[in-house]
Amino acid sequence: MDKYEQVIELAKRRGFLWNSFELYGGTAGFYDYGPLGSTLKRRIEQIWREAYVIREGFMEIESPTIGIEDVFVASGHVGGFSDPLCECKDCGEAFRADHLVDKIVAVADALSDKELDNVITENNIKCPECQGELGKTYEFNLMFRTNIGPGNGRTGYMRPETAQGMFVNFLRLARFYREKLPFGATQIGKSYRNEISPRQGVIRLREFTQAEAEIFIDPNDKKHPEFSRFADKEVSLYSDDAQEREKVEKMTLGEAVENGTIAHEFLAYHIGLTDHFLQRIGITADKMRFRQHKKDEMAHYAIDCWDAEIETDRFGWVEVVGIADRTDYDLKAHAAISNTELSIYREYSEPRMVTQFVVKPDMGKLGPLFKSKAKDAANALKSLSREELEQENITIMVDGEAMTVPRDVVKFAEETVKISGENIIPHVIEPSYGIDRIFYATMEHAFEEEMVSGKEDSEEEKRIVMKLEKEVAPVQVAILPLLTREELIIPAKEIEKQMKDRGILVSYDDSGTIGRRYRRNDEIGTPYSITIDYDTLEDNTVTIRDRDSMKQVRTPVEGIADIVYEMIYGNRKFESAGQAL
RNA sequence: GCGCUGAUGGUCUAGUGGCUAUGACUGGGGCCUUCCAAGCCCUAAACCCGGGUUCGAAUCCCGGUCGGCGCACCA
Repeated sequence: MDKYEQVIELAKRRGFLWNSFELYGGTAGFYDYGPLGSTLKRRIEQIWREAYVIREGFMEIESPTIGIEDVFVASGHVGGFSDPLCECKDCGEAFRADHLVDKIVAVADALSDKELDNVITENNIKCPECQGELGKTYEFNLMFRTNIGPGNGRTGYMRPETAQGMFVNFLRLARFYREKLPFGATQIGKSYRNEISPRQGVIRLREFTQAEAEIFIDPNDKKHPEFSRFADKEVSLYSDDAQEREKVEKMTLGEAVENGTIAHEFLAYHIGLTDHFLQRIGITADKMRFRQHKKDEMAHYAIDCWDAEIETDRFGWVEVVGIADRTDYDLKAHAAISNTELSIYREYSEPRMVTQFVVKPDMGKLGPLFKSKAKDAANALKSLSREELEQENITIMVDGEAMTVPRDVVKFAEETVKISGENIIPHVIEPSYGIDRIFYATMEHAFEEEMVSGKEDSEEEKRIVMKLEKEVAPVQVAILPLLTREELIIPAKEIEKQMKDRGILVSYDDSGTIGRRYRRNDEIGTPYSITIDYDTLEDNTVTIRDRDSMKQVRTPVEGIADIVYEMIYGNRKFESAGQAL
């Protein structure tokens, strides 16, 4: 059994991850999060919220998981994401049908599937691999398509990323943030891609959870006001160049910006934030790196893109976060399709006086002369130069006809005007997290097997322990009466209530021996176990056991929920929680 | 989607054309038990689905589903 198998086996058995629809045989690409899995996932998402929503101030929004066609036409998902595929009937190899004929037809990518089939048949094109016969061309689009409303309702698609929900709300968001760059919005939610053959458990799903931030920044100022927070942070960078040499480089983010490895401060800041986040939820620092997209793999609209990658036992380096500078591509695309200007007015630090040549047609005179064509005439006049306007009789083209107008229908002058700002289209910095992959990596990195000696004279035995960060552990404390006896159960239940009142997720367990219960909790990563014994009845103290060290301290019951809370969320060390045993 | 390969209680697993389908762990109930998977008793729980061959299929054949690996795909 490799580590992946061990982790998945435990995840299934203990209620972290289940194959969806198992009752009916299951379907590839879908997973259920069980009771502990949902809780762990939510805790990871909550820390993400803390980092992005609370700390960065990028408020969370929620948009539909179904989108209308226009949105994905603009985003490029309808056209660009639908490739004509064609398979060999003999060897089964799949090819891009348009690529097969692009030497024969100039506009191969503009042909319909039928036309492609015709070209293939007419030119007797065979499988490039085995010379076998080719099947019919079909469109393969990775979006799930659906209908909105009954009958021939509007076409809709399950969103392939949450990002578009933020882009289409750009103007509303800009207003919400009082038109000041930079601002950002975030969204945590499900996205859908109809993968051809999903594999690798939760690494490639058809329905998955993304946490994305779209940060709108000034295209002329990609510095970050708080860059000092991460400037000295050392990260593992696998840049385009470094990939050529196959050598990951460690450097501080400050250096990386300085020497041009990372395009600019804003991107570097977010690489720092991602590094910080992943380690906080328990990803091992030396199993992490940032890999830069190579020039040829980068999406055409991005100018720099870094993936956070995590090393896993079976799958090697897995991409879990993409941090891209998407420039103004998305806003421009939506502006074009929606016919709406998606820009923001930016005031200059001080107004600029600009001298310009201004033409003012006299509409009172042009009206009677040109009637309904007066507006065209005015526009024609505006496009003339000073020299042309200074002629005694001015010649203009109106509706394809040359006309002559007297000089007094138009006034013109050099004017100095005050310009206090301009409309700019912000650039977008996008950190995009794949939560399910991060979830798996968190479990794998927390998973440990160790040999421990149990009772005296007994042999060493294997202990499986999930060393989850205390903050993400689904069950936070276990309440264990040492023996299944009424007099111990009563105070145990009271402590359980104290914990619940403090908002701590507690698991009460009185079945089986104490050792068995400790191990059960080790396996699900419960950081602390509280045991109630006969001394409790004497002096109202209990023991707290630390998951990782298996050490115990003795602590008064009074106020114990606060102590546990401080150990999980605060800085309190286990050793300070009571008297060491 | 193609090729190879596999599928037996919750988990891991034995097994074979023919008895009531093996075992361990786990779970539940109980006895016992004063801190790390102890012991004893009881108990629950499985042959992936559909067809075919056969007197008889969990076993053989075909198809499907799911998993793994390789190829392709991963905007």
